[in-house]
Amino acid sequence: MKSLVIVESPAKARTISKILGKDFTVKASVGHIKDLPAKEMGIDIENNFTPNYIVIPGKEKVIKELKKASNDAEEIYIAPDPDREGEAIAWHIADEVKGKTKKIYRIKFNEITRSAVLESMQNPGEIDMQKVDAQQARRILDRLVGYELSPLLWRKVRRGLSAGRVQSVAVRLVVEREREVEAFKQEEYWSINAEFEGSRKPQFWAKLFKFNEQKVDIKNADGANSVVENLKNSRYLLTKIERKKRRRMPSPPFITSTLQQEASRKLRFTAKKTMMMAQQLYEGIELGEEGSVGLITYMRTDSNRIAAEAQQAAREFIEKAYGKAYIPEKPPFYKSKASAQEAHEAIRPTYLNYSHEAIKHYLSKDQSSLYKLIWNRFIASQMSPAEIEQTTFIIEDRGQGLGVSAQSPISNPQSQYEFRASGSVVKFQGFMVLYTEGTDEILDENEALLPALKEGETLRLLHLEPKQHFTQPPPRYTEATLVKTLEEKGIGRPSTYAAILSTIQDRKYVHKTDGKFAPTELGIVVNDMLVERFAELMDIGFTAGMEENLDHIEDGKKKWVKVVRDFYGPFHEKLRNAKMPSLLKVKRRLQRL
DNA sequence: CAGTGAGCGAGCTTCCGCTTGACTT
Repeated sequence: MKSLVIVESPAKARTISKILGKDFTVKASVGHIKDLPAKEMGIDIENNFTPNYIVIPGKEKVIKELKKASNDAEEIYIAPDPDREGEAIAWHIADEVKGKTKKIYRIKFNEITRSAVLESMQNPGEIDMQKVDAQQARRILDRLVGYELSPLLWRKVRRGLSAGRVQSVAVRLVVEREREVEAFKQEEYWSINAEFEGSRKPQFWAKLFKFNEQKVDIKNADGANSVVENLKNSRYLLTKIERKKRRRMPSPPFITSTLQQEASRKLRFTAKKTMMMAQQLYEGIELGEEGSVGLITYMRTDSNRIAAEAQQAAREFIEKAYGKAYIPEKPPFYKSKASAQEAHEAIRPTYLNYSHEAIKHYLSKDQSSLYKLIWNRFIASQMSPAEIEQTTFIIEDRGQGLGVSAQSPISNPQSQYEFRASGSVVKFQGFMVLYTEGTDEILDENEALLPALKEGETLRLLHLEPKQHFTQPPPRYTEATLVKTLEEKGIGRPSTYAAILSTIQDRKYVHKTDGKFAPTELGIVVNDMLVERFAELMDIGFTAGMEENLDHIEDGKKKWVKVVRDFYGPFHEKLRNAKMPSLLKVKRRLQRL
């Protein structure tokens, strides 16, 4: 008789089946199998918030198969992902599958490698009810808040609208950024660049940095012109050369949020497209005679962890391809953020023998470019830091030179103006041979190649170039920056970032022009309505507070019913007493769209 | 008598998070 192992994902089931061999049947639950009913609240609020879980429509077949396989099995191992949601899935599966006598084991795979899977099988445990309860509190609170607020919007604004802990905070971010943009007052300022020549070529540009020990602050053309007049006939001295060695560290391997950001910046993919391409690479690509191969690890993750085997393989690859200098003595360790649930590894290529060059004919153009991005980022993350020498010239004026003879140019020590020029030379490329992270901001253009001069040299002024600038408003969110912000604030999970972007657009709360998000009139009206009455609910702090309480449930310090009651009570009270703006008023405002 | 319209009731919309196909455009 075989043993049964149940995991969440069918792709994972195939991999684990290969590892465990023919004594084991491996089945997948394909995510959650039970949930609250979609058509009603499904929570008995009066009766300790008792949830009414039902089989998710369409999942009957899966459950039937799991039951049948359980009856045929000698031992049952339930192995959903080792995180909060996974524990709840395990609990629901156990409830469906438990027989009279058979013992059910909970096992956790932290990574899907041969050694890790076999080791986990040797250490079976129990379902962690505290973790399950934390998930229940999360689920029930999200349902209560979402399903009580949304009908309010149907009545007051428009049918089909919705509000919730995650989407409404996302909309609020966009609305508030727009207000900052509107409130922004553009200010004029000027910069002055100068071209100098020393005892050796090349000539170089430097930027006016200080005036009388103060940072340069020129407001208008008149100011700029008068400074230029002063500078024109001065003598200049290279008073100091600063040399700094800097190490630049590679970025950690991808997690979902950073993959979506980089694919947006470098490949112009939407979050949705990125996830679709990644899913295809994960599930497997036909590679001619090799058959179907899963090319990357799981793409919905918030962990930077890398399997020891993969790390070792990367080091061997790097040494062979680039040489010993390119591997650091100790493999780097990248810390995950505190709230990460560490259910999966970081996103990396599964097999380093499939380079993107080697298999590019089997991939679509988009699959190929995403695979290359993941490949390079992972390999680079295991390489040595780059070494960069940064040189800064500090240049000071020595007055007008009137009455100072050419033989003693340094006789006037009174300096008013200080210029700076900086240039960097890459001494050792390290990981930068392969990969550098994209950026949302405009890079400093003031990086130049500097000549080999000596401290104390006099310099000849060749050109002066005053330039007009204007201060810029804070940038509107793009998909990349909004996902980044959501992730940093702990709003939403890897499996939902792309969906959140779709939801707030589908509801017409925000729209995208030129790849940038701005709120619609509807979005502003709904946001203000919600924020006015439920400020704390529409705030990042709400999720943070909830998260902290979920931790306490997992620690056994709090009961889940108490947590739900403490959050729900004040909210519901407020909802009951909320004097919402009259229907007429809201409608009139919306007519002006 | 037929046609019109006021008034009423029923049914619909919704959350977040986990996973893939099975559908349609």
